[in-house]
Amino acid sequence: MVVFKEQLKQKILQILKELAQRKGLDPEGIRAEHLSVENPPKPELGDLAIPLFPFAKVFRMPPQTLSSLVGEELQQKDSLPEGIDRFSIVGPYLNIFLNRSLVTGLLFQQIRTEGDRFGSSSILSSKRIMVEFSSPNTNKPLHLGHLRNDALGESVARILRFSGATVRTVDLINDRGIHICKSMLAYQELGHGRTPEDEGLKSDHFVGKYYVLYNELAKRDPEAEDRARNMLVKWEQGDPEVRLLWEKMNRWAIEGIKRTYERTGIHFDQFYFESEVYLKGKEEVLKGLEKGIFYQEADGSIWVNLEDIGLDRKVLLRSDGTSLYVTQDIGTAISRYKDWPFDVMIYVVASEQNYHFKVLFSILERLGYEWAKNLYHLSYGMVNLPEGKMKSREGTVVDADDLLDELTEMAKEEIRTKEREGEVGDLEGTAGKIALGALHYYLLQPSPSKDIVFNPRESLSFTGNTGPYIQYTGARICSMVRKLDEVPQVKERTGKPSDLNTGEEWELVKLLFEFPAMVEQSAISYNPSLLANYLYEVSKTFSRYYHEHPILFAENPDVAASRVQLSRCVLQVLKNGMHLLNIPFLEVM
RNA sequence: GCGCCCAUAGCUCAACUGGAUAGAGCAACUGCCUUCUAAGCAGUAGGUCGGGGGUUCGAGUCCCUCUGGGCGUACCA
Repeated sequence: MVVFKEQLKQKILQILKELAQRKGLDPEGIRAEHLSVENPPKPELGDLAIPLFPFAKVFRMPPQTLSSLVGEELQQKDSLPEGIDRFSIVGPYLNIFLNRSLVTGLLFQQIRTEGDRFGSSSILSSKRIMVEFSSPNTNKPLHLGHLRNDALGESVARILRFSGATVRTVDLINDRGIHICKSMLAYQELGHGRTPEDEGLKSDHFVGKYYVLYNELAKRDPEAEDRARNMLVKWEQGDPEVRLLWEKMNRWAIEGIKRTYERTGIHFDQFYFESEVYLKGKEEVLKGLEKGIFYQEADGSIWVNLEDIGLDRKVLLRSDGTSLYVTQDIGTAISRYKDWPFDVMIYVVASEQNYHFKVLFSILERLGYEWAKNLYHLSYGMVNLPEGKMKSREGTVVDADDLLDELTEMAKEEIRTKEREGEVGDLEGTAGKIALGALHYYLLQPSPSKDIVFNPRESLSFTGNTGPYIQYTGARICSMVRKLDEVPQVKERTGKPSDLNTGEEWELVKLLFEFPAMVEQSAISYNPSLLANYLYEVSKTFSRYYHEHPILFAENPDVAASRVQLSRCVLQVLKNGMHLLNIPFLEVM
């Protein structure tokens, strides 16, 4: 479809320039960027639309006169360019009707040859892109906020890879700091050496339990905070006992978190640990001080002044010489570039840190790193509850595993209600995939920048504009394809594009042909929501068609075979798109 | 105070990045399962795109301003 649009654009541009020349106007006044090829709002209007408003002024004539003029030129000597059947002039719009069988044939062929690669491209083939996401703390299990982060990061990585980029996904595990010591302290004082197995808890939940216990403890014992702080000091000094405890609890936390990743289909190429990199930025800051990029206050603290670019002054090293969050991020960015030189580095981090990343990127640029301008903060909105923000201390967080369990249970119930346990076979596995589909679609469908409100009652739905609806569309097509054996006269035929004559079929063909452009747009804007909404549109369009027209049992076996072929195209696009959104594909549900 | 983000149907979200009559889902009401899976399809109802200015052939989309909300603005991470 992109090809047609581009060809048409060139053709119209040429016509406009010739027209201008003939009228003694300067053809340079016709600018390519003013010319757009759009999709008309109603299919009856045409397949492609060219608004001619922008050129009315240059030609000093009403746009509708201009559009008829361009139309006449397009049709010179009774022959329209290849692929274009006819055109119509509706006011200022020049609407183009494409040759349906030609376009349909092209789609069939392209999907058949490309299969799982349909929609992929090489637009980013020269790029090495690092994507950092998730970044969990090791004092508690993952929650709904992480799930949005993970869904975005994983999906963006897949989309970029599909667009030809060499992608490396990395996870920076925050395994150090006062919050970690808090759960350690509670365990030391209240744990009695128990293990997750003793309590029958998933290991990260076990650790999280002690973080909650710490907060209860701190309420009745004001000195708990001091003891936690003391533990952090000991940790930094390398106290063997504290380190042992730290290692044990981190192992539990990380093992549990990794199990959740596995469950949600999240993959990382490399893990970084804050405990190993948190000292790295210090010497960079000292170097910057020497070069005069930073300055030192009387108390010894080191600062950067970013007021000239509308930001504030920022401390980079404390007066006692220890480093801060930014310091560490400066260090890790530099060492990552050394590890794996990238063209683009994407940080998937919530919007609350917008300012932090502005500061970080400016500092790196100031330090003279060329690649700093290729750092990108993929910021996304918060996940709130109807009653407000999630707060781990107040126990209002939605736990990731619990949420998935609940969704899985609901999906199982749904399968049982529909009495489809027999067909489905693996009840647990299928329900789990439906749960993931529902979750990932729910999290990826809104634009990343928007805050979302998670209302458990309303959000956990499998009907309407949801992941399972898309999965269901795919499963129904699969089921239909399986039934091909029952109609051998259809099975042995191959479809012909010219057999597809309904408006719904043509709508589908055009929509499916937009898929590669959708992927490309999602890739360059790092925005999976475009794809999510597109897949819904495809499912919706197919469901309507499927309901209106018999496919396997169409009156004519040739028509039936062609419809099957079209359905297979829909299936392929759904499959490819779902993979990019990390929504499991289901043959049966 | 200052900075960034957000505001579209009762609720949750779209709108091809400035184009034709602003679309879906949920919730409500009404039809459709002896017919390729009813997790579906069709219909009814629901809108001064937060208010006001401006830019232009044309604005939900860009600019200004006001209002309301979120997040920042730490020698926390």
